[in-house]
Amino acid sequence: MIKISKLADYAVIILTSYVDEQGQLFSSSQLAQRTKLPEPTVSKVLKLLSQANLLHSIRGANGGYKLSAELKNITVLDVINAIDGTLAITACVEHANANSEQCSHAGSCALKGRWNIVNTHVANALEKVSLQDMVCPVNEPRTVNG
Amino acid sequence: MIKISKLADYAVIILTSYVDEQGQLFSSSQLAQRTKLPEPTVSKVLKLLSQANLLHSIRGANGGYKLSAELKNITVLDVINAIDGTLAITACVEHANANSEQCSHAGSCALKGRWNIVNTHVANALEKVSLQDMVCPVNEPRTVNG
DNA sequence: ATAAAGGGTACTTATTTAGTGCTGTATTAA
DNA sequence: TTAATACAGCACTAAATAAGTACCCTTTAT
Repeated sequence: MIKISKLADYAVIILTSYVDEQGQLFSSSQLAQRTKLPEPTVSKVLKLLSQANLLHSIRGANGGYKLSAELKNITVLDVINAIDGTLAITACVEHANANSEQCSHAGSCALKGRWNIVNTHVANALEKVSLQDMVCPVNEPRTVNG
Repeated sequence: MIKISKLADYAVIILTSYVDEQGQLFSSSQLAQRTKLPEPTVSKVLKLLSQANLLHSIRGANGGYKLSAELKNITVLDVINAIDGTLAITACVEHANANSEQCSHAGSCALKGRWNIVNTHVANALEKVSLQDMVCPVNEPRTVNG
């Protein structure tokens, strides 16, 4: 199956935990408590998120992390990119970006670069879902395809 | 990164190798030769594809596999489902299907079931791309978002 | 100065995926 | 009816990836 890493899942949980206090500052241990996730893992995720500028970090005593943007302006694609790096489907696509060397079946491979179509479709799909969408309460349902 | 398994990639290579001889019968060793992929692996992929009814298998001497449908009517989603099972994103979604037990953060998890939105979006995206789309020649370019 | 809190790196462990091999079953042809 | 061919299914091994952990460094408020 296609799957998103656990860390990306954690990232969404952590980011959406800000939902009622967007703009507020929380330390990694606070976030670990609030999300009930193990602290070292939370810490790792927070680092990745701040590197990707989804969170703004403040160092030193009384430091912590706060959202760089509102949840409605952060997409699932942003989170996945932050945690797992650029969205890439199959080795061919990865290599196509990294270097121009073709895969071992280059000659016979009619697919060269074709996965990029799929890649783009998936990225577009992920870009349509914001974190706010993922946290919206059950009494405010949301159409899946709209 | 989100990625599709190598086997799914192989499956696409194998299926698209029929492009100019759709409806024809090939044995697994023929397909291995044509695609230049290792035979045991091809064999494994073929079994999965015929279980999913994307290929029709004929047993016995002079047997082999032939396409159950035209390439334009087989989607990337079909292939991924055949090889990797149902598209599932994160453990929450998987468990949500298998049993009704909630994830360990159930109480605090505002995301319960929300990944399904993402799932559906991705599935829709993958359903829009047919194998014929993936094999079309470079001199017949194709818009990515159309 | 010291304590609190983030930053970075490297390592270990666990999980998943890929690859291989063996045995069974169906079909055809001699 | 027997031998050869080819798919079916299962189980095992090995390799790759991801997750989790630990350690030490840097920054900043008190």
